[in-house]
Amino acid sequence: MPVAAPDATRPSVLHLDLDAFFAAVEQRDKPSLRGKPVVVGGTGWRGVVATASYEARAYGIGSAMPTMEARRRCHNAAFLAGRFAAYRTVSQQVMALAHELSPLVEQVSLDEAYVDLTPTHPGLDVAEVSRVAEEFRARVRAVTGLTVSVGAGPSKLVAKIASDLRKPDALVVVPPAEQHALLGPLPVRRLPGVGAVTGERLTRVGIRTVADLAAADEAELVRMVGRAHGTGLLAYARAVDPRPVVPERDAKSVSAEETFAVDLTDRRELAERARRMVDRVAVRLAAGGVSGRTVTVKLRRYDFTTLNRSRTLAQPTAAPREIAAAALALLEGIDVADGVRLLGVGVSGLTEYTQQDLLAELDEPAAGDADPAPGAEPEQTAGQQAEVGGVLPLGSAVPYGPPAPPRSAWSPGQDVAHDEHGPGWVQGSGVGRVTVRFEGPHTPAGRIHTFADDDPALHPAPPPRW
DNA sequence: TCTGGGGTCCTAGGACCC
DNA sequence: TCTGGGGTCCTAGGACCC
Repeated sequence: MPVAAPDATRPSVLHLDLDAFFAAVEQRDKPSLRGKPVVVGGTGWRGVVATASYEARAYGIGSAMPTMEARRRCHNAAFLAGRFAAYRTVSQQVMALAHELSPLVEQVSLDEAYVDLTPTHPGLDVAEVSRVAEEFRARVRAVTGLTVSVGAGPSKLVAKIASDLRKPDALVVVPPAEQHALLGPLPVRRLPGVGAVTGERLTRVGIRTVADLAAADEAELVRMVGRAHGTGLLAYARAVDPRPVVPERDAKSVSAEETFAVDLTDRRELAERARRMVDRVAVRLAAGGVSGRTVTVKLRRYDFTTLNRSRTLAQPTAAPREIAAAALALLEGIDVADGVRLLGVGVSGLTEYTQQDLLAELDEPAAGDADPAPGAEPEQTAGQQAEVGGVLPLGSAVPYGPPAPPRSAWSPGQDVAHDEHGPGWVQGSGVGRVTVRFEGPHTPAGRIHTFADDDPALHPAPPPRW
């Protein structure tokens, strides 16, 4: 696939951004939530908001906000753990539609992509890009039932800013001649790469708008934020962005991490958690046909300070045993006495599988066989994990009593089916009960029933078809 | 307000080599 | 042996993005 800077003399780059994506899918599939505040994210004590519906945003709820704060701001919002299989399906539909526009599609996340129209629409003008983009938006709505905002401009930078300008459900086309007028008055924080820290540094020296930044002294900027960042930001501020739209980039690392419901101090418990994360990472390495040379352990303490310890092996590996050996050795060298909030394991320095890796794999037990319920739920969400961690006292399985009860299988928002009542979704669960609302994407708002949470007539179900 | 999980890229220092 | 300069690899930390 050719990789070249976009044609900067035309609005040839599109940025597609599904509006309030996770929350929008929930409202689409759950009629009773339409027009209501919906918050998708971690539902446990330490969860954060992934996406808030526009109704929830009216209460000041936004991405990355602690869920507990969101609950304070709006008690009667629906708080859902997320259904990533459903989101992935919708995402694939949208990306397939994007590929009908041009082969140059760069997917950024489940809900965002860039498209360079140059190959299929050379010499396009504002009228043509508007027509193409509106047609695309209509198709997305017809196929998925969702709205997508689109920005078009001479570069990724301008397309991205344009897509955000009049969200939701909007198209903004920026001709090259107008890009400076558009960028100049915006606060610097709107530029990609200017986060909280850089934004604060710039504000302190009087740089508030993109126009301020464009007029800044390069040497001073580099001194403040580093070589690459400084020169890059200055170029952005001057609307210079030659980044090509790159269809597929190879992953550089694979990792798994978990924030615990309660800080852990017990080394055996931490080692056990690390082993499970290694298994998840190994499964994904194998699925991707890659192995890696560097194993990293990430650890966040009770006070949020974060450590990384890494070890580079002589040969790349995808074998859970080898990854675990390295990870546990690294973990050994870290003081955990004060309490560990988060633990993670990652593998980087990835290369394609070699013949040796395949042979070595034959000597390995299958990834995950140390786990009593391996891969039961590969798509388990942060919310589910936090919920489970909060329900079961850690280490409760060890000292006494009968085997731990089955973990609460139900997470808020989850798709279920009841033998008698049909398809629905979990509205809430706890104290041995689960409340289900029986409705689907094409029914009226449904009725609620409460069951014992081990009711044999109630089953997990796949996402409903749109 | 007390902060997820999965990533990417950059910087800086030290080891090591020529 | 009292001492240069450049390149590459590794480790650790941090900013940022969705």
